[in-house]
Amino acid sequence: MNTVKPIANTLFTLMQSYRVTIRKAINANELGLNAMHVRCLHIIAGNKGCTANDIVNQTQRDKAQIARLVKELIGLNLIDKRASEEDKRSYILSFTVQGNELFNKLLNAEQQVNELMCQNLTPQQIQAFSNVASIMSQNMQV
Amino acid sequence: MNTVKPIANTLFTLMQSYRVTIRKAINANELGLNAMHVRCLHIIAGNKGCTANDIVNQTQRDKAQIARLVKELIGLNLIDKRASEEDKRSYILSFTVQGNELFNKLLNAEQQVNELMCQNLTPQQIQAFSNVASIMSQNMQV
DNA sequence: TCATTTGGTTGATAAAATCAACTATATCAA
DNA sequence: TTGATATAGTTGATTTTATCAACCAAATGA
Repeated sequence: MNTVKPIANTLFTLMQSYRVTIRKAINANELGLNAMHVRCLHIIAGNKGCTANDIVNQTQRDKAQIARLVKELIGLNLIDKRASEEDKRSYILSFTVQGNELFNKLLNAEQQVNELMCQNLTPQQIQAFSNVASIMSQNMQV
Repeated sequence: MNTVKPIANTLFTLMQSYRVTIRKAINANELGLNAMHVRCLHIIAGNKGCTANDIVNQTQRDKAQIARLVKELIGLNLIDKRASEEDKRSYILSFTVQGNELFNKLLNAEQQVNELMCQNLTPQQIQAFSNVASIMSQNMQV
C-alpha cells in the first residue's frame, strides 16, 4: 500500500465532517442556506463588482447551477443584481441590507465551527495545512 | 477578517478539484464508478469481514445510500455478500475476482492522481497535511 | 461585417443524499 | 424467560445537487 488511499480518504472524511457540522451550525442559526449558497455569498462579499461568472470561475461549478443559486439568493432577498455598465451581458451582484446582516451572522457561525475544527492545532499547522491544500488544488488545475 | 473563510474555501476548492480530476481519471480508465463506489471498495478492501454497517460508520453516510451503493456494486459483479455467521442480520462483503482486478486498476488510477496532486510537496508536508486533516475531522466528531 | 466567443438563462434529466417505515435478529434488564 | 429496546439492512418516496444541451444577446476580432 501507499499513501494514495489515505489522503483521498482523509479528505473525504474531513469534508463530510465539515458539511455535517456547518449544516448544524447554519440550521442552529436558522439561516436557511446550504453550503453552495454560503460559498456564493463569500465570493460576492470578497469581489467588488462580482458577476455570476466570477462565481463560476472561482467554484468551478456548472454555470447553470450558479445561475440557479443566484436566483435563489435574489429570491431570498439577500442579494441584488444590477446591469453592468462595461459589459451589457453581465450583472453585478451585491448584498441587500438583509444580505449583509445575514452574512455577518454567517461569519459568526463559521467562526464557531472554525474554532471547533482548529482545536489542538497551532497557527503554524493551520497555515501549513492551507498552503498544502492550495498547492494540491493548483496541481490539479489544467 | 480571520481565517474562517479561507480554510473552508480552500477545502471546497481542493475537493472540487479532486472530484473533477479523479472522475476524469476513472472515466479515462473506463471503470464506470463514482466517488462513493470507490470509497466503498476501499473500505471493503481495508476491512476483513466488512459489512454494510462498517461502510456506514466509516463514511458517515445514510445507510440507505450505502445499501444502494452496495447493491449496485453487487449488480456490477464487483463484490459478493454472504451471510455472517456471528450476526444473522449482517452480510459480509468481499471482492469477486473481477472486483479485485478492477480495484487494482483503480489503485493505479488513484496513484496517478495522487502523484499529480502531490507534485512540489515533500513527504513531510504531505504527512503534516494528513495529520492536520485527521485532527480536524476528530474535532468535529460528536 | 460576419464568424466566433462569452455571460447568462432555462428545460430536461441524472446523480446523490435524506427521511421514514419496516423486517429480522440481538441485546439487555427485570 | 420474556418483553422492551437497539441494531443491521432493505425499500419507497422525495428532495437536493449537479450536469448537459440549447438558446439569446452582447462582445470580440479577423
